[in-house]
Amino acid sequence: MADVAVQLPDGTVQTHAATTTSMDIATAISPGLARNVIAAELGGRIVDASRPLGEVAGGDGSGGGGAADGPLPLKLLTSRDASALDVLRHSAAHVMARAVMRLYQGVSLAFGPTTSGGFYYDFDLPEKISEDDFPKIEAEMAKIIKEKEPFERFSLDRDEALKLCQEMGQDLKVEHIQTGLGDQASVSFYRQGEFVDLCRGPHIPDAGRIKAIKLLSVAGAYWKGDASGRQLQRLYGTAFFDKKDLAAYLEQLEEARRRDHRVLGKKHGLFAINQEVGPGLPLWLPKGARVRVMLEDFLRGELLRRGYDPVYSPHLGRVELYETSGHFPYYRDSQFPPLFGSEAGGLLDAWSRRLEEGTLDRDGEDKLMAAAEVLGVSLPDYKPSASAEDRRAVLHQWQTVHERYLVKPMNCPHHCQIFAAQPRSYRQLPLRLFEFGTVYRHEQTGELNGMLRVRGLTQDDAHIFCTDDQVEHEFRATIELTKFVLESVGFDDYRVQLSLRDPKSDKYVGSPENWNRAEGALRGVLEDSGLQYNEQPGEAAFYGPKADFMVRDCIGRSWQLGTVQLDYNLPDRFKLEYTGADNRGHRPVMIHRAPFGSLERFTGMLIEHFAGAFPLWLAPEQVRVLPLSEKTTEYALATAQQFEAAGLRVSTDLRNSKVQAKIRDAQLELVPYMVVVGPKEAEAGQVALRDRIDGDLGSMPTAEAIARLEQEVRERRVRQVVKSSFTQAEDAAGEKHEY
RNA sequence: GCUGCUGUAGCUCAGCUGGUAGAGCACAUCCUUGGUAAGGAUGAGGUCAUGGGUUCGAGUCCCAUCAGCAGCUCCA
Repeated sequence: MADVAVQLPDGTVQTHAATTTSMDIATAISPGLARNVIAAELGGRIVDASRPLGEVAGGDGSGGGGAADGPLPLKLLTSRDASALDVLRHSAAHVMARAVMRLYQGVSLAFGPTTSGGFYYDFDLPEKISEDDFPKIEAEMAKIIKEKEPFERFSLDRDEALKLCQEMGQDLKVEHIQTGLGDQASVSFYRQGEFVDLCRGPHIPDAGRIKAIKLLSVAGAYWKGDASGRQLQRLYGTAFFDKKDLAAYLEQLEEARRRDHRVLGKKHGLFAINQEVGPGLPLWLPKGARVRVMLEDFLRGELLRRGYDPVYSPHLGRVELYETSGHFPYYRDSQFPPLFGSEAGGLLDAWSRRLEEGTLDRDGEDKLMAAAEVLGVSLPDYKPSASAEDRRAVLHQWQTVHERYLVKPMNCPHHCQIFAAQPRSYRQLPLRLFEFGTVYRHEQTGELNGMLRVRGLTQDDAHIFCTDDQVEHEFRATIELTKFVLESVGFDDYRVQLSLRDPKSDKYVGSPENWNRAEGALRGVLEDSGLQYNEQPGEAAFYGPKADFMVRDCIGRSWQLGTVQLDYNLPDRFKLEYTGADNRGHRPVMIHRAPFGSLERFTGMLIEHFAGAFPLWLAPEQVRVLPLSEKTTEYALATAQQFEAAGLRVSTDLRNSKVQAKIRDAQLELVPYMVVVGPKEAEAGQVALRDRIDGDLGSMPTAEAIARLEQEVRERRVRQVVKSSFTQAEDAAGEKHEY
C-alpha cells in the first residue's frame, strides 16, 4: 500500500508507511505526548490512536478524502480536547459493560453510547440492578481500569460477525447486524481482555486512561426505542480524565437540583401541585400568579399593539367539533374522556371503540345491546350482521343527537368557529384572534414534570387567518414576535426546530401539495430570518409543519416553548371561507402561534433561568420595607404606601426582630429591593435603599428611590442571570456511537 | 403507559436486627427596640401517603392502590 502523507496542526507534512499509527507519530514527537494521546483526528474523523494510517486514508471506504487529495490533516487528541472526552466515555461504557458481564449471568448487550454528560449502556439481563449494586460494579470497573488492558479493534465480514455474536450469545447484537447494519459488508469489534463488543469505536488506547468514573442511575429503556418491544435496563454513568472534573460535574448536578423549578416553586411559594386536586393540575399560588399576570399583561399589550383581536371561548366543546378538526380521533388516548349528556353515552362510546378495534365478539355484542336496552336506548337500525363500519355508523348516529362534550384539548377548533361565525371579506384579513386559552390533556403519568409537563395548561394561543399572499408576511411577523418575547425575558439561548412531516407515515391530514407549500413557506422565512434552525422530519403536527423554539432547562433537557405552525388543513376541514376581491369564496390559510407556548411551562423555565431571582419587572414582591424597630413602624407603613401608589409590589416586615435578620430573610427570598427605615430616615423623609445584588445603596429621598425602581421596571431590565452550567451541554456528543 | 426507586411535622431530614415518634428551619407568644445576611425564652404542630395482611405488638416486614422522582415511550 502507498505511503500516507499527514499534516500536523503546525503545518508540518510528514510521509509515513501505511502501517504507521498516530501513536507511532506521537511517540516520535515525544514520549510524553504518547502517554497523553487519547485518540487521533485524521482527515476530520476521530479514530483510534492505534489505527494504521493507511486504513483510515482510503482503506475501509467510509473515510473521507483520501491520500490523493493531498496530506491528511492529523491532530493528536489529548485530554485537553473536548472530543477526547467523548472517546473516553465511550470506552468507559465498555468497561462498565465488562464489569456487569463479570458480575451477572445472562447479560445481553444492547447499545452503549455517550451522552452530553456521560454515557450509558443498555442491558437485557434477568436480574434487576439497583443503585445498591453500584459500589460493587464500580469496584469491578476499578479493577479493570487498573489492569490497563488495551482496546483492540478488528473487522469481520458480516457472516463472520454474525457467527461470533451468536457464539457469544449476544442475540441483540445478532439482530442489530441483521437489521440495523444490513447494508454493511463488514463490521468492527473491539476486544478488551475477555470482553468483545460489536462497536464502531473509536476507543482510548487502554483502560488506564480513565481516571474518574461514577455510576449515576439505572432506569428502564426500550430496545431500539420501541415501547412495544423488549424493556432493557439502562445504566447511566460518567467518566473524566481527572477526579477534580468529576467532582465539579457532581457539584453541577447538585446545583441544578437546587435551581430545579419544582424545588424553587415550593420554596418560594410560586405554585403547588397536590394530590387532592390531581396530578399535573398546578395551583398558582399568589406569588406565582403575580409572575403570570405580569407575563400575560406584557404579551396582551404587545398583541393589541400588533393588530390582534382578543376573543374568549368556552372550556368545553361538542365532540363533533373535535371530530371535524381531527383532534378527537387522533389524540383520543391523551384526552380526558368525553362528558356524556346521556348515561348511555359511555356505553355506546366503549361499544364503538371495540368495533373499531375489532375486539368485540358476538357474545359481548349481545350483552352491550341488552345493556343499551336497559338504559332505554333503542337502535332499530343496528344489525349484528352488518359490517363493523355500518354498525359504528348507527351508533354514531345516536351519539350525534345526544350530547357529548370534550374538555377542550385545543383552542383552534373554537377559533375556527369564531372565524365562521360571521361572513368574512378579504378586506378583514389577516384576522388575528388571540386568547389565553386553558386546555386539558391527559398526559401519560410518567410524563408529568412540575410545571414543564402538565395536564391543565393555558396557552397564549392565537390563530391568524389570512390569504395565501399574506402567509409569508404574517409568518415572518410571528417569528419576530416570538423572538422578541423570548429576548424580553432574557432567554437568549434557544434554538429553532423546523418540524416537517415524515413522508413515509400516513398519520398526517391534508394533501401533499398543501404540505409542500407549507413546509416551503416555513423554510423560506426561517432562512431569511437569520435564525439558526435544524430540520426534524417526522416531528410535524398531524395538520401542518411547525417551527418550535426550544429552550434548555437547568440540567440541559430541551423543552418547546414558543411555536409557530402553518396550517392549510384545518380551514379545509371546517370549510372556512372568505369573499375575495373577485366576489368568490376562498379558503383562508391558518397560522397557529404561541410565543410562550404555555404559561405553565414558560414560567417553569423562567424560574430555572433566573434560579428563582426574577428581574424587577417580573418579581412577585418587588420591594420590602424593613423598619429598624417598632418605633418606625408607622413611617414604614407610610413609605410602603408611597411605593404602592407608584404601582410597585411592596410588603412590610414588621416582625419584632433585628434588621439584620429581616435583611437576611429578604435576601433569601430573593426580593429585588429592600428599603430600610429608621429614625434618621423618618426625620428626613428618606429611605435607605438596599439592592439584592449590589447591597446597600445608601439613603435617598423616597421619591428618588421610587423613580429609580420605576425606570428599571419600565425598561424590563434583566440585571442578573445565574448561568446554568448545562447551557452548552446538549448535542455536545454530536456523532452517535451506533453500536 | 413501561422499568426501577421513594413516600415520617409547613420545609429538609433522623428513627438500629418490629416494642406505640425526634432534630433543624419556618410558625405563635413573650422578653429584647436594634443601622445592612440569623438576639433570647417558651410553645403549638404528626391517625408515620391510603387500604389490607403477618404478628402479642407494625413508621419499621408482606401485598395492593395512590402520588412523587429518574429514564424510556408519547407530546395537538
